[in-house]
Amino acid sequence: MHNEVRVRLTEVEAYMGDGEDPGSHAFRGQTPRTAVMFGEPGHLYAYFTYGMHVCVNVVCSPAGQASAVLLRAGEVIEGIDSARMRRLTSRSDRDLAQGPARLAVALGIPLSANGTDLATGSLRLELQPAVPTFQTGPRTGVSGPGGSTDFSWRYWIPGDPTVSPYKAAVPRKPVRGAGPTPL
DNA sequence: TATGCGATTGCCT
DNA sequence: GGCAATCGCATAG
Repeated sequence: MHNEVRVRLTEVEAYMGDGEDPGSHAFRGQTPRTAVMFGEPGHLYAYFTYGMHVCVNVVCSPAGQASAVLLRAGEVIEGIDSARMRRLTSRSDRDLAQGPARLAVALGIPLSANGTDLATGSLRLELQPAVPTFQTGPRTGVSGPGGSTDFSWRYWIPGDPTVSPYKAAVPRKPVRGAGPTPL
């Protein structure tokens, strides 16, 4: 079959647990939803948000400890036709996996993939030798202290077009979480 | 049991 | 560039 889609990850975010990371789903301890985060590493943590989007994480730390890496963006390097079919709303190829929910759609990862073992399932994570250069900064969409520079756990490849523009250029302070904001 | 909000996206102006 | 859509989960009562 040729509908396999591969992406080169260009943007990720790290999330810890154990009450040390205010921005993490696992901050307040284990719940039914975050159970996977406390499980075996190398498994997928997929969750549903905003009533319509799926985001994908990879569990990192050993069982009993919660941590995950959110896959935020990537460049489609194989199966781009399949990715286009899945992402009919995307206007350009660089939008195919630009953003966590888009990435999940482009890769065809459903919410039911939560808990999947990357070592045995049809989903794979391939480690490359090295990333030449990368930048770090505050995480996106995280309010409160967790979104501040105290937790600069977003990593991306500088200048890569698949990294969302406003996220790539963050010379300013975090917009949210700086006090009561009239919305 | 009830309520508020979120690790966002896409459409509208 | 700004905002509505949409619903499961976590927290409070």
